[in-house]
Amino acid sequence: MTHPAENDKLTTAAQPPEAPKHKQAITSVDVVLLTLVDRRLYTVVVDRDRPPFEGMPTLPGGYVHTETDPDSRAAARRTLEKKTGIKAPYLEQLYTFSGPDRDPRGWSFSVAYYALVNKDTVALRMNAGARLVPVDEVGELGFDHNEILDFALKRLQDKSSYSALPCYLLPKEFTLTELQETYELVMKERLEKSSFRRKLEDMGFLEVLEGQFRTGKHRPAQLYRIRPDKSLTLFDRTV
Amino acid sequence: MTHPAENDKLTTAAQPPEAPKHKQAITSVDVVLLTLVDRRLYTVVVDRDRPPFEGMPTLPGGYVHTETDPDSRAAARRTLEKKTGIKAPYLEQLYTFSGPDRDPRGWSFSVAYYALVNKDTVALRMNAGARLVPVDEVGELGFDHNEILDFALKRLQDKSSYSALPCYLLPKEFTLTELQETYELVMKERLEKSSFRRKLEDMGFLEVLEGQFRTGKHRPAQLYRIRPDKSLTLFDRTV
DNA sequence: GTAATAGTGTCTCTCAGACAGTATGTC
DNA sequence: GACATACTGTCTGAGAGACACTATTAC
Repeated sequence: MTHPAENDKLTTAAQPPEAPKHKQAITSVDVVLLTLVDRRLYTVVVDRDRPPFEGMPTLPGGYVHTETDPDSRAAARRTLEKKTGIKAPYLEQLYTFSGPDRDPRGWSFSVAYYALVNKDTVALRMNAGARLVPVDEVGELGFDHNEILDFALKRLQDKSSYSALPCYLLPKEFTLTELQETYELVMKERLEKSSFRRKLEDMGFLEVLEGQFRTGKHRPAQLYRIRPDKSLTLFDRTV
Repeated sequence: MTHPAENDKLTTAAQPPEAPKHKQAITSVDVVLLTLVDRRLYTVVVDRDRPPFEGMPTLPGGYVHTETDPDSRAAARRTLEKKTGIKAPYLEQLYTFSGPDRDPRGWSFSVAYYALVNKDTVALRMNAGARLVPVDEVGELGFDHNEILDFALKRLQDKSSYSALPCYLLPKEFTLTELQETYELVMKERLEKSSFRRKLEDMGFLEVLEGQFRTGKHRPAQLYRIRPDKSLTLFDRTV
């Protein structure tokens, strides 16, 4: 919290009285937006138009607006919407990165969030400078944003094994094969078709879209969607 | 991160040039220290000796020292050592809490950590004002520290089901029954003796202390310790 | 001997993985 | 018909829970 320790003769710069003993840290939020296009994971990067790291791609991020943001999650949501137009993604706090060297302007905090959306959501209106890049082709990002991206990918990989998070990466309607491919991509692991389907059936968060099929040069595949009432975030079983 | 957004005309207060557009947030760290005494979970609280929340117990915490701390984890470690004398606990980032109201002095961030130690470690030298309290008797804490404490207990509960975190709460040498009781306490769930032992055996992070036993009015119990080379943080199986 | 706790053996049921087999579309 | 992909059924082995049984101490 935000209380001086007993032997810690310092105050905050935020409210008047005394001068702070310790230089204040910079505080900001960053967002790793992940989505799936053509069986590949993409993230959004923004080309910086000013120093530091001018001209380099970075994750979308920015300062907290202490006048208006109710918390850091709201700041992340606002930042993401400004860059990409996306309003209500799945958004979860990832980790807080900190230190004197990650931003050349000084000792800084970044509260990182990750967001999962489907490609229909992301296609709408991207701000100039923002663009989708496959996660395995992002190259060097400004600040410590490669580390943050890797952290998000690892978190998604781990959490997918006991949650339905990958569903957020798909459009509202999808086939079981598409869902399985998404899990395999995210978890970097092959899954067995029949047990995958059994488990999904048992968990019961999918709803058959009666009479709706994905067609092709083969047998049509049943379309499903998430049951609107179900939470996708925690299972007692492994997927 | 720590970069102005394109349309975000603002700078940081940390390094000179321009004036910040947004008031800076207060930044601090807080630590939930957990330990086990007589089959009960305890945490450390510190009575505040100044406003806000003067006289109320709070979690140990304080400002980041941007001149010396290499990151927020180091700040948490330093803070904890100052209050309790504990030097090298298991220490993991928990969550970052933020908002305009959690600290009456202004919009604030707190990067919360939780630490797990055994009672022998904690008994050494507690600072004046710091004391151990059973987690179910802490009462009202200053700031939003009850929420942070609950968050830590929940995290420990969740993570214990697939890790050996509860081992950090016990002394170096312990019996299997003691370990099982610790798991049950933390997970709030009864465990089956024989399968618990089977699983520990299979995971192989315990080492028999040959010829060493805990005695009492009954059959002596074999003492174990953690195999020094083993990581306790991630298992592929459930405990 | 009894009480108390430590530790083991065995049965059963569930479930995940393997894999083969069937179904239904396009061409 | 061949092919491609969707979907289902069955076998097997691993492991978790239940629970009874044995072991070793103090008294």
